[in-house]
Amino acid sequence: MSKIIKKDCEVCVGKNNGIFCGLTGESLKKLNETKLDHHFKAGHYLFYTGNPPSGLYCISSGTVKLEMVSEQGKNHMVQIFGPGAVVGYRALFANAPYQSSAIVVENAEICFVPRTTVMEIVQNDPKLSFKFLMMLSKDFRMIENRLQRLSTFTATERIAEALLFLRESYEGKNWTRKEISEWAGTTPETVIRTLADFEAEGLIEQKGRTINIINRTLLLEKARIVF
Amino acid sequence: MSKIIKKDCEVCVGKNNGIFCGLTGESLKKLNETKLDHHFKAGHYLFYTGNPPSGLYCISSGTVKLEMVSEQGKNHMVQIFGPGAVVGYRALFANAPYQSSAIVVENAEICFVPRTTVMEIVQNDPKLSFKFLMMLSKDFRMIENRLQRLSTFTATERIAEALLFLRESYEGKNWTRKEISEWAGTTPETVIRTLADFEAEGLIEQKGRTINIINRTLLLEKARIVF
DNA sequence: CGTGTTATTGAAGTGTATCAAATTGCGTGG
DNA sequence: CCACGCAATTTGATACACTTCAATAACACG
Repeated sequence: MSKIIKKDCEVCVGKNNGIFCGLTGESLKKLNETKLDHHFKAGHYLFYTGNPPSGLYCISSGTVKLEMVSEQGKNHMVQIFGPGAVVGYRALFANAPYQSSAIVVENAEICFVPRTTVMEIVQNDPKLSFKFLMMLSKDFRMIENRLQRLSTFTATERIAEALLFLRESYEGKNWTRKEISEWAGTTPETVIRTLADFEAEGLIEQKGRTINIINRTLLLEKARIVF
Repeated sequence: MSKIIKKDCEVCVGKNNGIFCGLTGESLKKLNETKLDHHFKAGHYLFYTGNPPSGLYCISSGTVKLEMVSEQGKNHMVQIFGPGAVVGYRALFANAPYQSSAIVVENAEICFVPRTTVMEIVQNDPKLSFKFLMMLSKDFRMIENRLQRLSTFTATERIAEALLFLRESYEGKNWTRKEISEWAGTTPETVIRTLADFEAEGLIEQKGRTINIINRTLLLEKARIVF
Protein backbone atom coordinates (compact mmCIF):
# COMPACT_ATOMS: atom_id res chain seq x y z
CA MET A 1 0.00 0.00 0.00
CA SER A 2 2.84 2.38 0.75
CA LYS A 3 6.26 2.73 -0.78
CA ILE A 4 9.24 3.90 1.18
CA ILE A 5 11.24 6.72 -0.30
CA LYS A 6 14.51 7.96 1.04
CA LYS A 7 14.87 11.66 0.75
CA ASP A 8 16.93 14.19 2.57
CA CYS A 9 15.04 16.49 4.90
CA GLU A 10 17.12 19.42 3.83
CA VAL A 11 15.50 19.12 0.44
CA CYS A 12 11.94 18.56 1.59
CA VAL A 13 11.84 20.78 4.61
CA GLY A 14 12.48 24.09 2.95
CA LYS A 15 10.49 23.36 -0.15
CA ASN A 16 7.00 23.74 1.20
CA ASN A 17 7.62 26.38 3.77
CA GLY A 18 6.48 23.92 6.40
CA ILE A 19 6.85 24.06 10.13
CA PHE A 20 10.22 22.34 10.17
CA CYS A 21 11.55 24.90 7.76
CA GLY A 22 14.58 26.63 9.19
CA LEU A 23 15.61 23.68 11.28
CA THR A 24 19.36 23.36 11.65
CA GLY A 25 22.14 21.42 13.32
CA GLU A 26 21.37 18.63 15.70
CA SER A 27 17.60 18.87 15.24
CA LEU A 28 17.74 18.58 11.48
CA LYS A 29 20.13 15.67 11.77
CA LYS A 30 17.83 13.91 14.19
CA LEU A 31 14.86 14.50 11.92
CA ASN A 32 16.75 13.12 8.96
CA GLU A 33 17.78 10.02 10.79
CA THR A 34 14.45 9.01 12.22
CA LYS A 35 11.83 10.13 9.74
CA LEU A 36 10.22 7.75 7.27
CA ASP A 37 9.10 8.92 3.88
CA HIS A 38 6.13 7.16 2.35
CA HIS A 39 4.06 7.35 -0.76
CA PHE A 40 0.32 6.89 -0.26
CA LYS A 41 -2.55 6.22 -2.63
CA ALA A 42 -5.89 7.99 -2.38
CA GLY A 43 -8.13 6.41 0.22
CA HIS A 44 -5.32 5.24 2.44
CA TYR A 45 -5.71 5.87 6.16
CA LEU A 46 -2.82 7.49 7.98
CA PHE A 47 -4.47 6.74 11.29
CA TYR A 48 -7.83 5.83 12.72
CA THR A 49 -10.02 7.26 15.46
CA GLY A 50 -9.05 5.64 18.73
CA ASN A 51 -5.46 4.86 17.74
CA PRO A 52 -2.75 6.06 20.07
CA PRO A 53 -0.53 8.61 18.32
CA SER A 54 2.95 7.38 17.56
CA GLY A 55 4.23 10.38 15.68
CA LEU A 56 3.22 13.06 13.24
CA TYR A 57 2.77 13.18 9.50
CA CYS A 58 4.38 15.84 7.40
CA ILE A 59 2.80 16.30 3.99
CA SER A 60 5.29 16.77 1.23
CA SER A 61 2.80 16.59 -1.62
CA GLY A 62 -0.86 15.70 -1.98
CA THR A 63 -3.87 16.26 0.23
CA VAL A 64 -5.14 14.68 3.40
CA LYS A 65 -8.52 15.03 5.07
CA LEU A 66 -9.31 14.65 8.73
CA GLU A 67 -12.70 13.22 9.58
CA MET A 68 -14.68 12.29 12.62
CA VAL A 69 -16.97 9.31 12.49
CA SER A 70 -20.07 8.89 14.59
CA GLU A 71 -21.71 5.63 15.55
CA GLN A 72 -24.47 6.04 12.96
CA GLY A 73 -21.99 6.56 10.17
CA LYS A 74 -22.57 10.28 10.00
CA ASN A 75 -19.11 11.47 9.20
CA HIS A 76 -17.82 14.96 9.56
CA MET A 77 -14.84 16.45 7.80
CA VAL A 78 -12.83 18.49 10.25
CA GLN A 79 -9.86 19.77 8.32
CA ILE A 80 -7.99 19.50 5.04
CA PHE A 81 -4.24 19.56 4.73
CA GLY A 82 -2.00 20.29 1.78
CA PRO A 83 1.73 20.34 1.11
CA GLY A 84 3.74 21.73 3.98
CA ALA A 85 1.07 20.93 6.55
CA VAL A 86 1.53 18.69 9.52
CA VAL A 87 -1.10 16.17 10.61
CA GLY A 88 -1.70 14.28 13.80
CA TYR A 89 0.18 16.43 16.24
CA ARG A 90 -2.74 17.47 18.42
CA ALA A 91 -3.34 13.98 19.73
CA LEU A 92 0.42 13.73 20.20
CA PHE A 93 0.67 16.89 22.28
CA ALA A 94 -2.56 16.27 24.13
CA ASN A 95 -1.27 12.77 24.83
CA ALA A 96 -4.55 11.14 23.93
CA PRO A 97 -5.87 8.80 21.24
CA TYR A 98 -6.84 10.24 17.87
CA GLN A 99 -10.33 11.70 17.80
CA SER A 100 -10.49 11.62 14.06
CA SER A 101 -9.15 9.61 11.17
CA ALA A 102 -6.73 10.95 8.57
CA ILE A 103 -7.43 9.85 5.02
CA VAL A 104 -5.33 10.51 1.96
CA VAL A 105 -7.33 12.34 -0.69
CA GLU A 106 -4.82 12.12 -3.53
CA ASN A 107 -1.20 11.66 -4.52
CA ALA A 108 0.32 11.91 -1.12
CA GLU A 109 3.98 11.86 -0.31
CA ILE A 110 4.13 11.91 3.43
CA CYS A 111 6.89 11.96 5.98
CA PHE A 112 6.36 10.20 9.28
CA VAL A 113 8.24 11.62 12.24
CA PRO A 114 8.24 9.41 15.33
CA ARG A 115 6.98 10.68 18.63
CA THR A 116 10.31 10.75 20.42
CA THR A 117 11.92 12.82 17.69
CA VAL A 118 9.08 15.31 17.68
CA MET A 119 9.15 15.71 21.43
CA GLU A 120 12.89 16.07 21.54
CA ILE A 121 13.06 18.64 18.77
CA VAL A 122 10.05 20.65 19.90
CA GLN A 123 10.92 20.78 23.55
CA ASN A 124 14.43 21.97 22.88
CA ASP A 125 13.56 24.53 20.27
CA PRO A 126 11.49 27.44 21.61
CA LYS A 127 11.14 28.84 18.11
CA LEU A 128 9.68 25.62 16.79
CA SER A 129 7.20 25.15 19.58
CA PHE A 130 6.14 28.75 19.13
CA LYS A 131 5.57 28.04 15.46
CA PHE A 132 3.35 25.13 16.42
CA LEU A 133 1.59 27.44 18.80
CA MET A 134 0.90 29.96 16.07
CA MET A 135 -0.29 27.30 13.71
CA LEU A 136 -2.58 25.72 16.26
CA SER A 137 -3.98 29.12 17.21
CA LYS A 138 -4.87 29.78 13.61
CA ASP A 139 -6.41 26.35 13.20
CA PHE A 140 -8.45 26.96 16.29
CA ARG A 141 -9.82 30.17 14.90
CA MET A 142 -10.89 28.34 11.80
CA ILE A 143 -12.75 25.64 13.64
CA GLU A 144 -14.28 28.20 15.99
CA ASN A 145 -15.65 29.92 12.94
CA ARG A 146 -17.06 26.71 11.58
CA LEU A 147 -18.73 25.98 14.88
CA GLN A 148 -20.58 29.24 14.68
CA ARG A 149 -21.48 28.83 11.03
CA LEU A 150 -22.85 25.39 11.78
CA SER A 151 -25.07 26.67 14.54
CA THR A 152 -26.31 29.88 12.96
CA PHE A 153 -26.16 29.52 9.19
CA THR A 154 -28.54 27.67 6.88
CA ALA A 155 -27.56 24.56 4.96
CA THR A 156 -27.56 26.57 1.72
CA GLU A 157 -25.09 29.05 3.12
CA ARG A 158 -22.86 26.31 4.45
CA ILE A 159 -22.93 24.44 1.16
CA ALA A 160 -21.94 27.59 -0.72
CA GLU A 161 -19.03 28.00 1.64
CA ALA A 162 -18.07 24.34 1.31
CA LEU A 163 -17.91 24.64 -2.48
CA LEU A 164 -15.61 27.60 -2.27
CA PHE A 165 -13.46 26.20 0.48
CA LEU A 166 -13.01 22.73 -0.96
CA ARG A 167 -12.19 24.16 -4.35
CA GLU A 168 -9.55 26.32 -2.75
CA SER A 169 -8.14 23.42 -0.74
CA TYR A 170 -7.50 21.26 -3.73
CA GLU A 171 -7.76 22.69 -7.23
CA GLY A 172 -7.61 19.40 -9.08
CA LYS A 173 -9.97 17.26 -7.06
CA ASN A 174 -13.65 16.75 -7.80
CA TRP A 175 -15.08 16.45 -4.35
CA THR A 176 -18.06 14.13 -4.12
CA ARG A 177 -21.42 15.41 -2.96
CA LYS A 178 -21.00 13.21 0.08
CA GLU A 179 -17.72 14.92 0.91
CA ILE A 180 -19.30 18.32 0.41
CA SER A 181 -22.08 17.33 2.78
CA GLU A 182 -19.53 16.13 5.31
CA TRP A 183 -17.80 19.48 5.25
CA ALA A 184 -21.02 21.49 5.33
CA GLY A 185 -22.60 19.38 8.05
CA THR A 186 -25.61 18.23 6.06
CA THR A 187 -26.70 15.29 3.86
CA PRO A 188 -25.74 14.38 0.28
CA GLU A 189 -29.36 14.78 -0.80
CA THR A 190 -29.54 18.33 0.48
CA VAL A 191 -26.27 19.09 -1.28
CA ILE A 192 -27.61 17.75 -4.56
CA ARG A 193 -30.81 19.76 -4.34
CA THR A 194 -28.95 22.90 -3.37
CA LEU A 195 -26.47 22.45 -6.20
CA ALA A 196 -29.42 22.22 -8.59
CA ASP A 197 -30.67 25.52 -7.21
CA PHE A 198 -27.25 27.11 -7.58
CA GLU A 199 -27.10 25.91 -11.15
CA ALA A 200 -30.53 27.36 -11.90
CA GLU A 201 -29.34 30.66 -10.51
CA GLY A 202 -26.28 30.54 -12.72
CA LEU A 203 -23.79 30.34 -9.86
CA ILE A 204 -22.31 27.01 -10.83
CA GLU A 205 -22.34 24.53 -13.66
CA GLN A 206 -22.56 20.75 -13.31
CA LYS A 207 -21.12 18.44 -15.90
CA GLY A 208 -21.57 14.90 -14.75
CA ARG A 209 -19.79 14.79 -11.42
CA THR A 210 -17.69 17.87 -11.82
CA ILE A 211 -18.78 21.22 -10.50
CA ASN A 212 -17.59 24.50 -11.98
CA ILE A 213 -17.98 27.77 -10.22
CA ILE A 214 -19.26 30.36 -12.67
CA ASN A 215 -20.14 33.31 -10.49
CA ARG A 216 -17.71 33.33 -7.62
CA THR A 217 -18.78 36.73 -6.33
CA LEU A 218 -22.41 35.75 -5.95
CA LEU A 219 -21.44 32.43 -4.42
CA LEU A 220 -19.36 34.23 -1.82
CA GLU A 221 -22.38 36.37 -1.08
CA LYS A 222 -24.57 33.29 -0.71
CA ALA A 223 -22.00 31.85 1.68
CA ARG A 224 -22.19 35.07 3.67
CA ILE A 225 -18.46 35.35 3.76
CA VAL A 226 -17.49 38.88 4.65
CA PHE A 227 -14.18 40.58 4.34
CA MET B 1 -15.81 48.87 36.96
CA SER B 2 -12.54 47.25 37.84
CA LYS B 3 -10.39 47.55 40.88
CA ILE B 4 -6.65 47.19 40.75
CA ILE B 5 -5.12 44.77 43.18
CA LYS B 6 -1.44 44.35 43.75
CA LYS B 7 -0.50 40.80 44.35
CA ASP B 8 2.68 38.89 43.97
CA CYS B 9 2.78 36.38 41.14
CA GLU B 10 4.59 33.89 43.29
CA VAL B 11 1.47 33.66 45.40
CA CYS B 12 -1.05 33.51 42.59
CA VAL B 13 0.86 31.48 40.06
CA GLY B 14 1.31 28.30 42.03
CA LYS B 15 -2.06 28.39 43.68
CA ASN B 16 -4.24 27.40 40.76
CA ASN B 17 -1.84 25.11 39.01
CA GLY B 18 -2.01 27.43 36.01
CA ILE B 19 0.21 27.59 33.00
CA PHE B 20 2.68 30.02 34.55
CA CYS B 21 3.15 27.65 37.43
CA GLY B 22 6.78 26.69 37.82
CA LEU B 23 8.05 29.92 36.36
CA THR B 24 11.31 31.06 37.91
CA GLY B 25 14.04 33.67 37.76
CA GLU B 26 13.97 36.36 35.14
CA SER B 27 10.63 35.28 33.65
CA LEU B 28 8.81 35.37 36.96
CA LYS B 29 10.33 38.74 37.75
CA LYS B 30 9.23 40.11 34.39
CA LEU B 31 5.73 38.75 34.89
CA ASN B 32 5.54 40.30 38.32
CA GLU B 33 6.65 43.68 37.08
CA THR B 34 4.34 44.04 34.12
CA LYS B 35 1.13 42.21 35.00
CA LEU B 36 -1.95 44.05 36.21
CA ASP B 37 -4.33 42.46 38.65
CA HIS B 38 -7.97 43.46 38.37
CA HIS B 39 -11.23 42.65 40.02
CA PHE B 40 -14.21 42.32 37.69
CA LYS B 41 -17.93 42.19 38.25
CA ALA B 42 -20.23 39.76 36.46
CA GLY B 43 -21.16 40.96 33.00
CA HIS B 44 -17.93 42.85 32.43
CA TYR B 45 -16.27 42.36 29.06
CA LEU B 46 -12.58 41.51 29.04
CA PHE B 47 -12.46 42.09 25.31
CA TYR B 48 -14.75 42.33 22.33
CA THR B 49 -14.86 40.62 18.94
CA GLY B 50 -12.78 42.63 16.52
CA ASN B 51 -10.47 44.11 19.13
CA PRO B 52 -6.76 43.66 18.56
CA PRO B 53 -5.23 41.54 21.31
CA SER B 54 -2.97 43.45 23.66
CA GLY B 55 -2.17 40.69 26.09
CA LEU B 56 -3.67 37.73 27.83
CA TYR B 57 -5.89 37.27 30.86
CA CYS B 58 -5.02 34.90 33.64
CA ILE B 59 -7.95 33.92 35.81
CA SER B 60 -7.16 33.83 39.48
CA SER B 61 -10.71 33.30 40.67
CA GLY B 62 -14.14 33.34 39.10
CA THR B 63 -15.44 32.28 35.72
CA VAL B 64 -15.24 33.74 32.24
CA LYS B 65 -17.15 32.76 29.13
CA LEU B 66 -16.08 33.19 25.55
CA GLU B 67 -18.82 33.89 23.05
CA MET B 68 -19.14 34.56 19.37
CA VAL B 69 -21.78 36.96 18.16
CA SER B 70 -23.42 36.80 14.77
CA GLU B 71 -25.01 39.71 12.92
CA GLN B 72 -28.54 38.58 13.79
CA GLY B 73 -27.73 38.45 17.48
CA LYS B 74 -27.50 34.68 17.57
CA ASN B 75 -24.75 34.21 20.07
CA HIS B 76 -22.74 31.12 20.60
CA MET B 77 -20.79 30.18 23.67
CA VAL B 78 -17.44 28.76 22.70
CA GLN B 79 -15.64 28.05 25.93
CA ILE B 80 -15.77 28.52 29.68
CA PHE B 81 -12.77 29.25 31.84
CA GLY B 82 -12.23 28.86 35.55
CA PRO B 83 -9.42 29.58 38.01
CA GLY B 84 -5.99 28.83 36.61
CA ALA B 85 -7.13 29.18 33.01
CA VAL B 86 -5.73 31.65 30.53
CA VAL B 87 -7.94 33.60 28.14
CA GLY B 88 -7.25 35.50 24.96
CA TYR B 89 -3.98 33.94 23.92
CA ARG B 90 -5.12 32.44 20.66
CA ALA B 91 -5.70 35.79 19.00
CA LEU B 92 -2.38 36.87 20.47
CA PHE B 93 -0.45 33.97 18.98
CA ALA B 94 -2.35 34.00 15.72
CA ASN B 95 -1.67 37.73 15.58
CA ALA B 96 -5.23 38.56 14.61
CA PRO B 97 -8.20 40.38 16.14
CA TYR B 98 -10.38 38.55 18.64
CA GLN B 99 -13.01 36.39 17.03
CA SER B 100 -15.03 36.20 20.18
CA SER B 101 -15.81 38.27 23.23
CA ALA B 102 -14.79 37.34 26.76
CA ILE B 103 -17.40 38.03 29.42
CA VAL B 104 -17.04 37.67 33.15
CA VAL B 105 -19.63 35.29 34.53
CA GLU B 106 -18.99 35.84 38.22
CA ASN B 107 -16.57 37.08 40.86
CA ALA B 108 -13.53 37.37 38.72
CA GLU B 109 -10.08 38.24 39.86
CA ILE B 110 -8.06 38.45 36.72
CA CYS B 111 -4.46 39.16 35.90
CA PHE B 112 -3.65 40.96 32.68
CA VAL B 113 -0.29 40.14 31.14
CA PRO B 114 0.79 42.48 28.35
CA ARG B 115 1.66 41.18 24.93
CA THR B 116 5.36 41.93 25.07
CA THR B 117 5.79 40.10 28.35
CA VAL B 118 3.94 37.04 27.08
CA MET B 119 5.96 36.90 23.89
CA GLU B 120 9.23 37.35 25.68
CA ILE B 121 8.54 34.74 28.31
CA VAL B 122 7.02 32.19 25.96
CA GLN B 123 9.61 32.47 23.24
CA ASN B 124 12.47 32.03 25.66
CA ASP B 125 11.00 29.20 27.62
CA PRO B 126 10.55 25.99 25.63
CA LYS B 127 8.82 24.36 28.56
CA LEU B 128 6.24 27.10 28.75
CA SER B 129 5.48 27.18 25.07
CA PHE B 130 5.14 23.43 25.14
CA LYS B 131 2.68 23.78 27.98
CA PHE B 132 0.67 26.18 25.87
CA LEU B 133 0.89 23.68 23.06
CA MET B 134 -0.51 20.93 25.22
CA MET B 135 -3.28 23.14 26.50
CA LEU B 136 -4.25 24.31 23.05
CA SER B 137 -4.20 20.76 21.72
CA LYS B 138 -6.60 19.71 24.44
CA ASP B 139 -8.85 22.70 23.80
CA PHE B 140 -8.88 21.84 20.15
CA ARG B 141 -10.04 18.33 20.86
CA MET B 142 -12.88 19.72 22.89
CA ILE B 143 -14.10 22.06 20.19
CA GLU B 144 -13.63 19.37 17.56
CA ASN B 145 -15.94 17.24 19.62
CA ARG B 146 -18.51 19.97 19.88
CA LEU B 147 -18.41 20.53 16.16
CA GLN B 148 -19.35 16.94 15.59
CA ARG B 149 -22.02 16.93 18.27
CA LEU B 150 -23.55 20.02 16.74
CA SER B 151 -23.74 18.47 13.31
CA THR B 152 -24.86 14.99 14.24
CA PHE B 153 -26.71 15.12 17.55
CA THR B 154 -30.25 16.25 18.24
CA ALA B 155 -31.11 19.37 20.21
CA THR B 156 -32.30 17.21 23.11
CA GLU B 157 -28.97 15.43 23.28
CA ARG B 158 -27.04 18.66 23.11
CA ILE B 159 -29.16 20.25 25.82
CA ALA B 160 -28.59 17.28 28.11
CA GLU B 161 -24.87 17.66 27.56
CA ALA B 162 -25.05 21.41 28.12
CA LEU B 163 -26.75 20.91 31.48
CA LEU B 164 -24.06 18.54 32.62
CA PHE B 165 -21.19 20.54 31.25
CA LEU B 166 -22.30 23.94 32.52
CA ARG B 167 -23.00 22.51 35.94
CA GLU B 168 -19.51 21.09 36.01
CA SER B 169 -17.97 24.34 34.82
CA TYR B 170 -19.40 26.40 37.59
CA GLU B 171 -21.04 24.77 40.56
CA GLY B 172 -22.55 27.88 42.04
CA LYS B 173 -24.00 29.59 39.01
CA ASN B 174 -27.54 29.23 37.75
CA TRP B 175 -27.09 29.41 34.04
CA THR B 176 -29.99 30.99 32.21
CA ARG B 177 -31.94 29.10 29.59
CA LYS B 178 -30.55 31.52 27.07
CA GLU B 179 -27.01 30.64 28.09
CA ILE B 180 -27.83 26.95 27.93
CA SER B 181 -29.17 27.46 24.43
CA GLU B 182 -26.04 29.34 23.45
CA TRP B 183 -23.90 26.45 24.56
CA ALA B 184 -26.11 23.79 23.01
CA GLY B 185 -26.53 25.68 19.75
CA THR B 186 -30.29 26.02 19.92
CA THR B 187 -32.95 28.51 21.09
CA PRO B 188 -34.17 29.38 24.60
CA GLU B 189 -37.65 28.13 23.70
CA THR B 190 -36.38 24.72 22.72
CA VAL B 191 -34.34 24.56 25.92
CA ILE B 192 -37.43 25.36 28.00
CA ARG B 193 -39.55 22.73 26.29
CA THR B 194 -36.80 20.16 26.60
CA LEU B 195 -36.27 20.96 30.26
CA ALA B 196 -39.98 20.39 30.82
CA ASP B 197 -39.61 16.97 29.18
CA PHE B 198 -36.59 16.15 31.32
CA GLU B 199 -38.52 17.14 34.41
CA ALA B 200 -41.44 14.95 33.41
CA GLU B 201 -39.03 12.07 33.00
CA GLY B 202 -37.60 12.72 36.44
CA LEU B 203 -34.13 13.63 35.22
CA ILE B 204 -34.13 17.14 36.60
CA GLU B 205 -36.10 19.38 38.91
CA GLN B 206 -36.93 23.03 38.26
CA LYS B 207 -37.49 25.44 41.10
CA GLY B 208 -38.05 28.88 39.71
CA ARG B 209 -34.95 29.61 37.72
CA THR B 210 -32.73 27.00 39.26
CA ILE B 211 -32.26 23.59 37.77
CA ASN B 212 -31.29 20.55 39.81
CA ILE B 213 -30.02 17.39 38.28
CA ILE B 214 -31.74 14.43 39.90
CA ASN B 215 -30.74 11.51 37.73
CA ARG B 216 -27.27 12.18 36.49
CA THR B 217 -26.78 8.73 35.03
CA LEU B 218 -29.84 8.91 32.83
CA LEU B 219 -28.97 12.44 31.80
CA LEU B 220 -25.54 11.30 30.70
CA GLU B 221 -27.23 8.62 28.68
CA LYS B 222 -29.54 11.15 27.09
CA ALA B 223 -26.52 13.27 26.23
CA ARG B 224 -24.95 10.21 24.60
CA ILE B 225 -21.73 10.77 26.44
CA VAL B 226 -19.69 7.60 26.35
CA PHE B 227 -16.67 6.65 28.35
C1' DC C 1 -18.88 -6.30 -18.69
C1' DG C 2 -20.59 -6.79 -14.41
C1' DT C 3 -20.64 -4.69 -9.70
C1' DG C 4 -20.53 -1.41 -6.43
C1' DT C 5 -20.35 3.28 -5.41
C1' DT C 6 -22.18 7.86 -6.43
C1' DA C 7 -25.82 10.66 -7.95
C1' DT C 8 -30.61 11.81 -8.55
C1' DT C 9 -35.49 12.37 -7.73
C1' DG C 10 -39.77 11.96 -5.14
C1' DA C 11 -42.67 11.71 -1.29
C1' DA C 12 -43.40 12.00 3.46
C1' DG C 13 -42.47 13.17 8.10
C1' DT C 14 -40.72 15.92 11.85
C1' DG C 15 -37.67 18.35 14.73
C1' DT C 16 -36.82 23.12 15.55
C1' DA C 17 -37.10 27.79 14.67
C1' DT C 18 -39.95 31.65 14.73
C1' DC C 19 -43.19 34.94 16.30
C1' DA C 20 -46.22 36.73 19.59
C1' DA C 21 -48.25 37.29 23.96
C1' DA C 22 -48.68 36.32 28.85
C1' DT C 23 -46.46 35.45 33.12
C1' DT C 24 -43.10 35.01 36.48
C1' DG C 25 -39.08 36.13 39.02
C1' DC C 26 -35.74 39.25 40.59
C1' DG C 27 -32.90 43.27 41.52
C1' DT C 28 -33.22 48.15 42.52
C1' DG C 29 -34.50 52.36 44.15
C1' DG C 30 -37.84 54.85 46.62
C1' DC D 1 -39.52 46.55 52.93
C1' DC D 2 -42.48 46.98 49.22
C1' DA D 3 -43.51 48.21 44.64
C1' DC D 4 -41.86 48.95 40.37
C1' DG D 5 -39.84 47.73 36.00
C1' DC D 6 -37.22 44.96 33.31
C1' DA D 7 -35.43 40.74 31.96
C1' DA D 8 -36.08 35.85 31.94
C1' DT D 9 -39.36 32.39 31.37
C1' DT D 10 -43.26 30.12 29.62
C1' DT D 11 -46.83 28.61 26.41
C1' DG D 12 -49.17 28.19 22.03
C1' DA D 13 -49.65 28.19 17.21
C1' DT D 14 -47.54 28.07 12.86
C1' DA D 15 -44.28 27.25 9.34
C1' DC D 16 -40.72 25.18 6.93
C1' DA D 17 -36.06 23.71 6.19
C1' DC D 18 -34.10 19.66 6.34
C1' DT D 19 -33.75 14.74 7.08
C1' DT D 20 -35.04 10.26 6.05
C1' DC D 21 -36.31 6.45 3.30
C1' DA D 22 -36.73 4.29 -0.97
C1' DA D 23 -36.07 3.38 -5.63
C1' DT D 24 -33.85 4.39 -10.01
C1' DA D 25 -30.15 6.01 -12.96
C1' DA D 26 -25.42 7.02 -14.10
C1' DC D 27 -20.93 6.34 -13.65
C1' DA D 28 -16.22 4.40 -12.42
C1' DC D 29 -13.39 0.57 -11.64
C1' DG D 30 -11.26 -3.71 -11.82
